[in-house]
Amino acid sequence: MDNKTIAEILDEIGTFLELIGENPFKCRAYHNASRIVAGLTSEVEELIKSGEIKKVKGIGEGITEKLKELVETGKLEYYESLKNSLPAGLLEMLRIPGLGPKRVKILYDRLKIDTVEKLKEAAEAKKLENLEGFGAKIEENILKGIEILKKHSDKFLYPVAKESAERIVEYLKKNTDIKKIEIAGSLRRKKEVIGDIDILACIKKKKTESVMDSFVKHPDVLNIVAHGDTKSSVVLKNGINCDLRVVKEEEFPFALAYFTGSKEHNVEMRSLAKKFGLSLNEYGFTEINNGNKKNRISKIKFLDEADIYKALKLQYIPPELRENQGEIEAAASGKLPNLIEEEDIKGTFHCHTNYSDGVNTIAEMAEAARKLNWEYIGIAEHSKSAGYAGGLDDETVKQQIAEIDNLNKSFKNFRIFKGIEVDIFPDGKLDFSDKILSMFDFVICAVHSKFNMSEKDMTKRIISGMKNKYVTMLAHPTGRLLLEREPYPVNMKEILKAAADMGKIIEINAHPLRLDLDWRWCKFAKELGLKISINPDAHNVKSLTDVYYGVGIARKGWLEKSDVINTLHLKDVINYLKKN
DNA sequence: GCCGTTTTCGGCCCGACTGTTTTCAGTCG
Repeated sequence: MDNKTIAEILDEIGTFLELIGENPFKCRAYHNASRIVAGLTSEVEELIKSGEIKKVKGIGEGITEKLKELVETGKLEYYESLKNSLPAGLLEMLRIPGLGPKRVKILYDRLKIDTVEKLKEAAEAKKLENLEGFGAKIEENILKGIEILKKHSDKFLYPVAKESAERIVEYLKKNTDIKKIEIAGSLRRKKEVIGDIDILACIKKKKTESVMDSFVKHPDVLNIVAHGDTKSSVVLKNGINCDLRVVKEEEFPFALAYFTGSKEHNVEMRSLAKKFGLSLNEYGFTEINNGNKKNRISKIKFLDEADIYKALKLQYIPPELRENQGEIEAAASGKLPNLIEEEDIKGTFHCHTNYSDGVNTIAEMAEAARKLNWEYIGIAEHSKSAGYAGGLDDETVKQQIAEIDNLNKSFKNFRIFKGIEVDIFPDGKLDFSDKILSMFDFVICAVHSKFNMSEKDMTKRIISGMKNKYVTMLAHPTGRLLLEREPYPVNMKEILKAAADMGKIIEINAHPLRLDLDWRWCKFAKELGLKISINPDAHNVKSLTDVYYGVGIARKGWLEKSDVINTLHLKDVINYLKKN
């Protein structure tokens, strides 16, 4: 059983326990364990066999027993009996904003409501108003919530959220009462998908009314959820929740850190602060004496977030790293990576043109790359079996190669690299003969069909594909489409190890739907000494800049300039490709 | 259920907002 499934089961147990009113700390223990398992780079099964599981913080004796049962029998009695004792519809009801475990339990116990449909009927018939703790307003909000839930999924692609957030920030900046304003939350941490938008501001005067009013009146606002002095919350027309918080200027760095998260990073920061005798919240540090909170610390001026980290004897931790993946320990010992920057990118691979399913010509793509001050662009069309995507046959390949050779004659200090995105067939063979593959400057291999293989077979397929001596790199290693298609099952650890052994490059596909390799694997890849290529998988000139989404993911994965192949200057890339 | 350089028992991050209350519970992040 894979870690993802185990994590889902643990998370559900936590939720079930909430629904039956168990001790909240016990519930939290399961939710915590779920997150921990999801973040492991080794399989739970291996950790149990080796006894290493004992060393994992947050998983104690009780949960270890449950994990053992799960991996040994594939089932967990405790989970099954909880699941059987509660209707499945309760979980979906929990997704409605404003409905938590307590209210769902009341609805179930008192009115036998166990699906969203029944809830909708009951709310429309005004049957909820008389329940303890419920009223007309909550009833109305539940109906609104059901509407929104139906219309939109609760996660959004990074660029969608980013564009919405930036539009609101630009608009609020016109309000002259605002002194500082910044986007916080998972957007600032550059997560691959975004739940909601957090915006933080401080203002010049005391009254926040004018700022809060203009926020909730923004033309993108569909529904106002909360409208207070320091916090307002709205649902935008595209379904994204957006919060605006207003704090005092001296509180701004603390609030920015707090609302940037992640939650897990903040919890760690707070415990660390405690060791310094300080209590940390979104407004500042408070000294703790004998368990009692004393004065807010104001002796030191905290001008920005870096000052907060400094006070806890930490290096400044960039937002992308704040995922509680060891960044605090690294910052304490001065070992944070020097993260790759957007301007380190000197070119890219994996772009399509109108030879296959792209929009623009080779010349247009090259011109667009030059405008970005890049020194090279790699063209890599689909291979012949990818009929759906205009895959190239042997003859067209030769034609394209000739055209690129010709174009290259006209450049000084710029180069178009000849490449191909060759399909890896289910048996591990590639879609072109070695003779054709030998004609390219670089070869990308990738899976584009038959996704429903077993993990073992898919892993084998990909590794045998990479084994071909002409293959330079592996593209989108899991084939996932965020919010649309699950990744195909692969043993990523084995794939990365194999790639490292063979000296192959792994792609971070920077298309916002993919962002694959996932950032959670980058650190491990780096430890293996793997090189990463950040590729836009661009099908038109505009999407070349998707590369910068990939840089965000690389930063989340602790990558430095030297880990990424397309930070090399033209001359060095030519040498690298020749050598490999 | 987890954890421990004060603890093997007794804590577990904490504040804002809403709605239902008349001092607080539930939810959220």
